[in-house]
Amino acid sequence: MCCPSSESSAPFWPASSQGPRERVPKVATYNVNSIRARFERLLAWLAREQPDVVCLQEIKVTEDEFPRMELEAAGWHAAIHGQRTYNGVAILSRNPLDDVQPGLGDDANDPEARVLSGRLGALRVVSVYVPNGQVVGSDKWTYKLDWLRRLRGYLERTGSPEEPLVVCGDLNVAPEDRDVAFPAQWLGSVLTHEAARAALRDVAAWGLADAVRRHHPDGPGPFTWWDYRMLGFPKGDGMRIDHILATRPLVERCTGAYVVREERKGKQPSDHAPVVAVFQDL
DNA sequence: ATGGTTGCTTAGCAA
Repeated sequence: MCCPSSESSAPFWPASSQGPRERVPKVATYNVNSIRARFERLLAWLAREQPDVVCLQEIKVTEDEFPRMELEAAGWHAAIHGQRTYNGVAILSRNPLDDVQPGLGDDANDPEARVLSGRLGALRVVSVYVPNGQVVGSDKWTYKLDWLRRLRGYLERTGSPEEPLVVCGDLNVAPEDRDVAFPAQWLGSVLTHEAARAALRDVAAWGLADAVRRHHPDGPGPFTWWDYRMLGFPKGDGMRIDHILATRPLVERCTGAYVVREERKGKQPSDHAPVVAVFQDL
């Protein structure tokens, strides 16, 4: 009937995207670890999974190197915040994104491409690649903790916990020990350190809830990342560091959330698996 | 106890 874009009261998903049956909009996040290395696998997974919107991290290309044409041929719109060699985030969507904004928009003048947001109807989508931190105590570690503080500031400035909003991505933090297959081995690492956990909790305290944990209340897992090194996947040495966080009114309508562990198997997998959440009545 | 992998870029870094 009407345009999906302008009104905050508009449905999350435009009528034109709705099939004969009621749509159950699907949001996904996937650290592809180079979109060039993962392109064929990504296309095949998108065709099977049929999400409505997909947040990508570690695309490792600038916008001009991004395979936009090939994705458009497969029916995807793409918003890109690219970077050569490292980092880089994108959002793929069946319908075009509005209000696309790269970066945290603070005055830090940060050269690293780690966040991109856009809007689909009333839903705001934020694709995030939190710094890894490398080694506790290093400059990169300080940057990680500071970046998480800046992310909290970004949400305060640009969003509202009352609106339907998702923060999706590789947050490089396993929030609790049950998010780690072998917590003793990872004690005090950059992914499990209490300071990183506290910084992520402070981001969530703005008004975000963990969609996947809601649907997997016990753990351990489900895990989303297994290190290439030390043969983490065959050893079952996984961690849950990729997340879909939703504002409270939105997470109430999350009817399912899962990790696509199959995507970590087979030929040339990313070290991460995709994470998916479905929402009702959007 | 140790080492092990992958991607980008080309020997070193990042994860």
